[in-house]
Amino acid sequence: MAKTEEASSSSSIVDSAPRPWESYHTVYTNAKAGMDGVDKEKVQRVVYEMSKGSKYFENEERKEAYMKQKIENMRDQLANLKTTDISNYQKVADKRIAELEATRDLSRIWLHVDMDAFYAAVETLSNPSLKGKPMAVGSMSMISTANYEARKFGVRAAMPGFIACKLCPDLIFVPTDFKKYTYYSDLTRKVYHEYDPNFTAASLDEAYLDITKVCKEKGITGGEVGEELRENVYKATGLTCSAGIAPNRLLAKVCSDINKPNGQFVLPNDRAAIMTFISSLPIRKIGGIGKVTEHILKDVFEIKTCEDLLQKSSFLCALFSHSSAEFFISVGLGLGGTDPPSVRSRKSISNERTFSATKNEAFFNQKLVELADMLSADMEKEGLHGRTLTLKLKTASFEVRTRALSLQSYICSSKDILKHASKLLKAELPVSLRLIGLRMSHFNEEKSANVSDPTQRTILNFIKSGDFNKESVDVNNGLHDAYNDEETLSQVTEISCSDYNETEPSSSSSSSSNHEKNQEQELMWVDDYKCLICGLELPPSFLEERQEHSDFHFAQKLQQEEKSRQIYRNIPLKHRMMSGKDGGVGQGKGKKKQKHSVKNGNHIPIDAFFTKRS
DNA sequence: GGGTCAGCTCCAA
DNA sequence: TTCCATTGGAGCTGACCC
Repeated sequence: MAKTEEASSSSSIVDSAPRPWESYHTVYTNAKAGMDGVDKEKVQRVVYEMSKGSKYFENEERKEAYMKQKIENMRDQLANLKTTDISNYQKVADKRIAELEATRDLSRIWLHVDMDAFYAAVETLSNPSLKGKPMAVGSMSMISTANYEARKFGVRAAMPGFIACKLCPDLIFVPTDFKKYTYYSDLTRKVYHEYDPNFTAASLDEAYLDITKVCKEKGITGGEVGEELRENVYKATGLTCSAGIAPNRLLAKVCSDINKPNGQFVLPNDRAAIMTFISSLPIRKIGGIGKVTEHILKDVFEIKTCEDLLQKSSFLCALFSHSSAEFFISVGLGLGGTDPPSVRSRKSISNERTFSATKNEAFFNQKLVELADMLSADMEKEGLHGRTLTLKLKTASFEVRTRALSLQSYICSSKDILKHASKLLKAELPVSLRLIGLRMSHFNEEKSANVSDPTQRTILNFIKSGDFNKESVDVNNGLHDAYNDEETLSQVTEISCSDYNETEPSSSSSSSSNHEKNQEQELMWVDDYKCLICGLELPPSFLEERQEHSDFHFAQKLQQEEKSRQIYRNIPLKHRMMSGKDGGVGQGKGKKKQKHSVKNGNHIPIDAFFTKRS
C-alpha cells in the first residue's frame, strides 16, 4: 500500500505512467483483516483493468482530479504561511493539546466487539458445505462481505461482484438474507446485555460495551471479560468474534481489528502505553479517517501516523476548521469517547433505489411512487412527520445531485411526499438517471411539536396574547382601510389558507394540528355561537363559514402586522408579500433561489469542505 | 455585520 | 454486461432578519 501511495504522488499523468493502476485508488485496495499476503499489485491491476473506461471510472477520475486540486490549494496555503503565522498557530495548537490532555479519562474500560465476517459466517453456519470455500455475500453488482478464504484473493466488502469474480474465478455468491443476520445479531446482543445493559450497537455485527462495572464486580481484568464474552457469544451462536479492550471507544475499535479473526487485543489504561500504541498507528486505522482524509493528510502534510498528527498540529490548526483540527489532535493524543454515548434520536429517514441508467420519465415517476410509498410506510411505522424532503439523484455518469425543500408543515403521507418529490424531480428533467432516492428530515420531536412554536402566528396565539381586544377596535374602525388594496387582501388571505392547508387532515398531519384548530374554535366562539373578536354570530353547524371567518381574522392579523412593519421599513407591502409567495411550495422562508450549480460545473470544489477559509 | 436557516456536497461507516 | 443502501454529520454559500 505504501508503495502505491508513493507511486501515486509521483505520477501526475495517469495514462503516461507505466503502471496506471497504481494511481487508481479504491476503498477496496486498502488493507483489511485477513488480507495479509494478498498480491496487492495484482488486485489493483485487476480492479483498474475491469474499471477502466466505464462511467464509474470516469467519475472516479473526476473526483480524483478535484482531490488533487484541493491538495494543491492546501499546499499553496501551507507554503504561504509566514513564520509568525506558524508560531501563532503553534501556540493555538499547544493550548488545545493541553486542554484536551486535561480531559483524559483513564478510569473506564471499553470493549469493542466485532463479529468475524459476519454475513459470510452466518451463511456458512446454515450451509456447512460452504466451509473452506471462497464465498461472498452479495451479487455481481456489489459484495456485502467475503469470507477469509475469498479475502486471500483480494475479494472484500464494497467490491463489485464482477471484479471479485475476476480475482477469484471459483468464488461462490450467496444472496443477502437480512432476516437471518438479524436473528443471529439478536443472539449476540443478548450476550452483550449481560455485560453492559446499556451497550451501543454500532451495526448488526458490532457493539461497544462499557465493562468497567462488570470488571469491578467480578474482580477480573478487561482481557478476561473479553475472553469470557467471546466464549459466550460462540456458545450462543456458533460464530466467532474479535474484541478490543481499551480506555475509550476509539481505541477499543482500533484494537478489535488487531487480532482478527477470533482474537482480542488489550490496551492498558496507561498514558505511556497509549502514546506508544498511537505513535506508529497509521491514520487510516482511525474511525472517521477515510480514503480522502488519509490522502490529504499524507499528500499535504506528510502525516502517516497518529503521532504525526500531534507533530503537525500547528499546520492542522492553520488549515482546518476548529472541529476538524480538534479531532485530529485528540486522535494524536489517543483520546476518544469515554462517556456513555447519549441516546441519539433519528435525524432523517430515507430510501433509494438503483436501476439501469434510463431517461424514461414514466419510469422515474413509477420509481418515485414506490419510494414515496416506502418512505411513508417507514415513517408511519416510527410515528414520524417531517418537513424537509430531499430528492437524491445519481446520473448515468455517477454524478450525485440532491435537491431539497422545506415545507411549512410536517408531512408523512405518500401522497404529500410524492407531490413535492415530483416537483423537485421535474426541475431536473430531462436527465438520464441510475438512482433515485428520497430522504425526509426535520422531524417534529414530539407529536405536539408542530404546534409548539410560541412565536408561530396562529389564531390561538393571537387570541391567547389578548391582542385581539386592542385590535378588534381596529377591525371595526379601520378594517376597510386596511383592505383597500384588493390584491393585497387576496394575497394575505391566500397565505393564511395555505398555512391551514399545510396542516389539514388530508395531509395526514398529526392529530395535534386538529386539536389546535379545535382549541382555536373553542376560544374564538363564545358560548359556541359568537365570535370573540368581532361579535359575529355563527352556529356550530356552519363549519365552513366558521373556518372562513377564522381565516379572515388570521389574515387580518397578518395584514396589520405587515402594515406596521411596512411603515417602519418604508418598503412596499405588495412587493414583500409577493416575494414571500414567489418561492412556490414550501420554501420555508420562501425566498431562496434554487441552485443548479452542478449542472454548470460550478459546484463548490471539494477543498471547500475541509480547508479553512480566510 | 452577525446570526440563522435552507440547500448542497462530500465523507465515513 | 455489471460499481449498493442507509444514516449522520461537517462545513460551505447565499439569502434573509434584526
